[in-house]
Amino acid sequence: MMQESGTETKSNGSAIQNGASGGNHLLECSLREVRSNGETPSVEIGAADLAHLQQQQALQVARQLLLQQQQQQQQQQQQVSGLKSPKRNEKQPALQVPVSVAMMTPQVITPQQMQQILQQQVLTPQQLQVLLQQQQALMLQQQQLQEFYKKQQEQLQLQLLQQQHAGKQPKEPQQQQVATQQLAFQQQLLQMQQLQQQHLLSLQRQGLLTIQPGQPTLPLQPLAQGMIPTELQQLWKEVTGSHTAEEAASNNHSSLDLSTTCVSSSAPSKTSLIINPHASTNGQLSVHTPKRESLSHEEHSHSHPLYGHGVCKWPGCEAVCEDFQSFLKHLNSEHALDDRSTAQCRVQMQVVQQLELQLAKDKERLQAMMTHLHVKSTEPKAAPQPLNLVSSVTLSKTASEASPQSLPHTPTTPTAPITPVTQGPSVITTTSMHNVGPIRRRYSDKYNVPISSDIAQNQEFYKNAEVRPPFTYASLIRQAILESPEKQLTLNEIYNWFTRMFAYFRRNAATWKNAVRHNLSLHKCFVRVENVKGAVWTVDELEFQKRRPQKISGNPSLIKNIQTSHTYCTPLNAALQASMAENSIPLYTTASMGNPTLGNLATVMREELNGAMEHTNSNGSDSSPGRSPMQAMHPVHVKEEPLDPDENEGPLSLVTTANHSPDFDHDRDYEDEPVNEDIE
DNA sequence: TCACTGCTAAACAGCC
DNA sequence: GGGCTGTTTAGCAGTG
Repeated sequence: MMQESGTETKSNGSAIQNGASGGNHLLECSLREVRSNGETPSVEIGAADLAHLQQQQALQVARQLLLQQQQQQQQQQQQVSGLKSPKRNEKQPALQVPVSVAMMTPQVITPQQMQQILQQQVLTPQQLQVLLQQQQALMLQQQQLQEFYKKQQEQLQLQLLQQQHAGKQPKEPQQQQVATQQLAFQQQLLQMQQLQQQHLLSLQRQGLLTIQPGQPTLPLQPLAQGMIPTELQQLWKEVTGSHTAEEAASNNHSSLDLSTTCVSSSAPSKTSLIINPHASTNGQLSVHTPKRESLSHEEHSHSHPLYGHGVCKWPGCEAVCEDFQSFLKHLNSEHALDDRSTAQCRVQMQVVQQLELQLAKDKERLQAMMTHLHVKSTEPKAAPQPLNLVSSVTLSKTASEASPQSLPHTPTTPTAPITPVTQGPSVITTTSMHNVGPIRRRYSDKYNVPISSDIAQNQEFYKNAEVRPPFTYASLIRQAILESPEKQLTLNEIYNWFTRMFAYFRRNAATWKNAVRHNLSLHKCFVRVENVKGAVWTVDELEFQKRRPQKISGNPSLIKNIQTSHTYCTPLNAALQASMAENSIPLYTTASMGNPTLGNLATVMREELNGAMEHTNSNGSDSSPGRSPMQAMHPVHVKEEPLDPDENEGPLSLVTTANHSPDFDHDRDYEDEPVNEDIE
């Protein structure tokens, strides 16, 4: 068989030449070419002059072709050493399989499977070549059959039309003949299908092909038994449904539906050929009546998964369709059953599979996290952190609060969610985890989380739970100052704000007060102003903006990832990226873990992107939180007005500029440069 | 490995 | 003298 396939493939060149020079071919000639050359026939038959004899001849040729393949199949069976019982083929004609569905699932090796084969590296180049040749031959045969099927259907329709126009002539014999042809052709297609399945099965047996369980690209389950995946059938109906409906409407009688499995050849009345409501596969009707189709149009216009907001939602398409009818036309014209659509369908299947897998993994991960934290919260802390000088009891308490399953249950913390992941964009989530372990990073700086909004959201929680706020001392001090009416506070007022707002700071006063003082002195964004009442502290917003988070100083991969994710926002890409996020792509993992408001993934991503865009603006340009990443990416934007009033409120809010020095103001004592030193 | 950043601890000075 | 305020330094740890 391999040799035959090889010769067929090798002779393609001559076939192309013949096809190019042959001009118009009769169906018979084309099919003979198909048989001899394995080349897709260029069937160019005028619909008007199709003769019944030609159909018979064509059917015969196709039958011969399939018989030939059946012989190959038998040879292959011998090689596989009895994979199937030989009686199975005898039973196959009795099995009822919609031809349409059978044809939409070409049993060819997908690129993924081919990649698997390549990855296995168990094939010699010769084997690979033979395999490819076999595959090409199978694909060609499949295409030939599809072409032939289409032509045959057209011919049959035309014939019926002509017969009807010719008057009430006796149609019974002809219809019987047509039905017989239909049945024969259907059986041939079935054999073809099984041949290909066995081919793949043999490949699998030979170890040349690994098929993952549940892999939808290889429906090796016996299609011959009518177990067609519902999705595939639905897809096929979507692709072909309107077409058949239109034809049916135009002809005032339905076209011959070869997908009807109950071809009552014995008494093929007209209606039996047109509508067979009992012919169903997996309980789905396979025949579309015009009325039903029109109704389904109305229904689908609002719920068609491939149509929404006037746009075709086919992966990577997004073509604008004014109404549902135009969408259907577009669907039939642009996304008809061909290799491309089939491949896209398979890719989509892979994407869905991957997403499901990802979801399962994430669920498992979440469960493990919860379990781990819950267990850990009950464990005594081995080495208490210096900051968390609270007693072991407190540690245990706070840790248990940190657990999403057991967040503070004090009566005064109504906003604390128990299951933050599922409760949406509310309040505390993983921030409370910062109490556990030596967390030194504060996410306010890292992810530009608007501290005021976070505090406002989680105010009750912070007030009642001894959870360390996920912000730096500097951020908290600034917030305290900015919250004051006069945007200035004495040190004692700052202390009071800390203790008032955060239960955490009601303990360890010496430690954090020292830290507050240390930060006030250290950062030159805090300006000490002598007042009548004494010294008060204010915030130099510009300086504060300068001391923005760590600069990644141009992480090309991250930047590239971000830009790519924005440039190619096709659903497919998004889904793939989501799948790729499984492999700890920081866009999803770190952000989702670090953002205090975990429930809002969009916010997380925005913040993450904001942070990333800061890095794209080299030299530490303005990192105003809330700025759209696309804005940040825009090269024209050198200056940006901070969009987030939370982070830039008050009279000290300044227009920050690009090209800020990323220097952190540790060197307060080094210089007394003017405030706008960097603004050039 | 290195630089940067944030936190903690501590020492010190000045003032009330 | 004690407490508060403010400054400075050092060390550690996390992160890129």
